[in-house]
Order: sequence, then structure tokens, then C-alpha cells
Amino acid sequence: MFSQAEENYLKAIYALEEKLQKNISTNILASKTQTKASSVTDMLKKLAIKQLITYKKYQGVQLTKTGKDAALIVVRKHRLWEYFLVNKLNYGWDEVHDIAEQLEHIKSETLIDRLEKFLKSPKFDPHGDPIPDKDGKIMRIKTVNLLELKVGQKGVLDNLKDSSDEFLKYLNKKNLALRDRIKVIDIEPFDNSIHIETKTHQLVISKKVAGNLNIKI
Amino acid sequence: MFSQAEENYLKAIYALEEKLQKNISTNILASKTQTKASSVTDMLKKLAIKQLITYKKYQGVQLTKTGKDAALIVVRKHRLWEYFLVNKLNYGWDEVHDIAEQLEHIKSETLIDRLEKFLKSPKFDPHGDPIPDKDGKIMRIKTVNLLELKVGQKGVLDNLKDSSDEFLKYLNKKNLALRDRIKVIDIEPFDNSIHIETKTHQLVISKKVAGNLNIKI
DNA sequence: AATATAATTTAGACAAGGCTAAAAATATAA
DNA sequence: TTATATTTTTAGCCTTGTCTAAATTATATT
Ligand SMILES: [Mn+2]
Ligand SMILES: [Mn+2]
Ligand SMILES: [Mn+2]
Ligand SMILES: [Mn+2]
Repeated sequence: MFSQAEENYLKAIYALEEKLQKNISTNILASKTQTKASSVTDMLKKLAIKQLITYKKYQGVQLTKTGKDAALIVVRKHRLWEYFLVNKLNYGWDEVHDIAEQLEHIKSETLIDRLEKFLKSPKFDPHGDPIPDKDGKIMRIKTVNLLELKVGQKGVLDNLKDSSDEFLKYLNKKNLALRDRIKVIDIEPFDNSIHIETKTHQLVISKKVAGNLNIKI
Repeated sequence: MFSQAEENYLKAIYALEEKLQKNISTNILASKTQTKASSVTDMLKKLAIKQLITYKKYQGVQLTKTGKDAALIVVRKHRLWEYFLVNKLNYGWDEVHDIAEQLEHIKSETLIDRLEKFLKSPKFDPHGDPIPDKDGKIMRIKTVNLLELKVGQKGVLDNLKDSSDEFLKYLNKKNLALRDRIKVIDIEPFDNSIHIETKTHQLVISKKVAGNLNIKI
């Protein structure tokens, strides 16, 4: 079994690999894990010894098959717990991250599979992110970034590039939720802000915000 | 906030105080926490500095008000999670201890109260132990040890003195469960074994087993 | 190609929480 | 009331995971 710290690093490396599609650097990992580069280096050595990553000094790291499998289990646990917190304990989607961050480390051979069954095997977490199955298999949905839509095009808000509590609170305030149908009314060329329409209201969002919204056409 | 280790010590001291009704010695605490006496001494110093226990060298310890309150919160969390595991995830009462031992340490201002609400505020855990409320208040039920019953007397199995997985598995095997109605058929003077009858069957239990069964008359 | 800057690693330290072995205090027994 | 046994504490060490400061390597810029 892996320690809580090891699991957090594995998950962080996994997330960064998904996003950046290349070797993950010490500094990026340090900022993601809220630690210092020197601490990261220490941990990378340990993970390398355990064959969870391939690590050559100064070259960044990548997960091995074993490491990726381990990371996917943590991701699975994190997202199933998030689903539990939102759908059973009535938390908002902007309130569950820190708690899931702890729950994902509970050690048990059976717990997470029983939880999954209890939740009726949800396929996506409250932020639209796919929940890996027992074998680490992920259901991927094709989406495009809202920035890529042209005026007049429509789609459904499927997931977010940024699931930080701050961004989620922004979406709450603007009354935007997953599965909302969104239509592009106008694109302002000056600052690339986008005028959109949902079933219930219209609003203008900045380029930055739009870049965090992934749409299923 | 307290560390996981601190919480485990507080809970252990609390449990021993309930059982022994006196100052708790280093050695007893060491065996309860599966550590060495020297490690216990170290931790006791830390807890004393934090005013969670009163500690005078060689004299054993007892919880302060603050310490007891903290311990009761951990007990509350432990028992609510056990209830969740048994009643929502369908675990057996002999399978939940280790998992609850971890879940009880999840840090959140709101989680345990939401869990309690979701579970509809159960008052007892799967082993018949009372679940402290938000303020640490415990509902105590008057019970007598099965050893104190005379031939012919009846009662209901309410809770256990020993809730170890081993003893729970023994009870499973013998088809004895909480809330079973039990009647004393005969007491064997030679070894104090007790012949009992439930709604469904009869059996003979040893003095040792009987001593772990608390009965509500 | 040499130099300046940025990224990464190393060296050394620290806190938490554990251990063993030895010393000290307390309890028990002769 | 000594002597012995038991319990508890102290001293010193270890591992994990973190840090700062210094050294090293890689990258960017002249
Ligand atoms: Mn985590
Ligand atoms: Mn999520
Ligand atoms: Mn615990
Ligand atoms: Mn219990």
C-alpha cells in the first residue's frame, strides 16, 4: 500500500500528464502539491525506487503502468466520494473537494466497490469528470471547448477544465450548471468575450471563463 | 485540530476510563494502542501540554473536560461511520471496525452532522453502543450482565462488553444478534456455563462469553 | 561560445511518532 | 525494612515528509 503523501503525488502526476501530455517537471509538481521543489525531488526518488514513475534527473517524470493504475484508483475513490457527498449528503459541488481529498486515502479492499454499488455505479462525478471503473477504465466523452463554438452553435455544458471551488462558486453565482443547454449568441471580437443563452437566462462571459467550459455538441 | 495519533490516544483513554473508572496507566494504554510504553509516555507529555489530559509522572492520566469532549467527537464519528457501513453498504458488524478507525479522522466542520442527518440520527451503533450527539451527550441504557441473571429470567441482548471482530464472528456462528430475546434455562455450577434459549434455538455458552453479553431486562 | 538566468538537486535540519535499551521510581515480598 | 520485581521514564536512534540555503545542471540570451 501507498502512503497518503505518495497517493497525492501519484494523483497529481496523473492529472498533469492528462493535461500537459508530456513529462512532468519538478516545479509544476511542486506548485500542484503545494510543496517545495526540493520536497518533490525527494519524493520522486522514492516513487522511482518503487517503480511507480520513471525518473531521470533533471528530465521530469512520467508514471509507469503500475503508477498509473495506482493513480487511477485514487482518482476513482476521490470522484465516488465526491458523488456521495453531493448526492447523498447534499453538499454543493463547490464544497466537496477538501473532504474527498481525505476520503480518497481510506484503506480497504472492499469499501470503494461497495460504495460504488450503493451509489448505483455513477459514471461521472459532480464536476462532470469520468469515474474510472474497478479496472481503471475511463469513459471518455467527446467535448469541445466553448471557445471553439461559432455564433449560433449550441451544446450542453458537460465538464470543466477548472474545478476549483472559486470557479464553481462563480458558476453558481451566474446560474450555470452541468447539463445546461448553451447557445452562443454573439462573440465580441475586441476581447473575445462571449454572449451566451441558456434555457433560463442570457449572460456575457469572459474568454477566460469560456476556456474552462467544455461542451458536448 | 488534533492529529490522527492524538485522536486515537484520546479515544483509547476515554474507553479505558469508562471501563476502569480510574487513572489510566501507561502500560494499559500501550497495550490498547498497540505501541510501547515509551511511545505512550512521549504522547502523554504532548497531550498534557495541550491540556487534554492531566498527567503527573508515574501517576497515570485522566482526560480533562476539553480532552473528554475531543474524545467524544471521535467516538461519535466512529460509531456513525460504523452505522453507515453496516446499514448503507451492507457490511457485517464484524467487518467495520478497521474502516471506521480511519474514517473517524476525516476533518470537516460539517461532514459528520450531515452524515448523521442522512442516517436519520441513529442512537446506537451496530454493536449496541450509544452514539454521542453533537454536544457529546450519550444516551445510556440500563443493562445487566448475563452472568447476573438467574435461571428462568429473560431479557434482550442489548450490547457487548467485547466488540472485537473475533467475538462478533463467534456470535455470528452461534446465531446470536443484538435485540435477540434471551432466556436463561440453566446454570451449570461446575464451570458456570449457561444454557440459554432464544426465539429460534438453544445453546450453551461459557462464563467468558456470558460476561461479554449485556442484557436489557 | 560564453554568460546569465532558471530549474533542479543536494546538504543539512526539523517535527511527528514510533522503537530499544538503560535508568529511575514505585510496588511487592521476604 | 530491605531486597526484588514491575512499571514508567529517559536517552538516543529511526523513518517519513517537509523545509531553507547552497550547489549543480539546463536553458536562454547575447
Ligand atoms: Mn488527497
Ligand atoms: Mn471532481
Ligand atoms: Mn482511529
Ligand atoms: Mn462499535
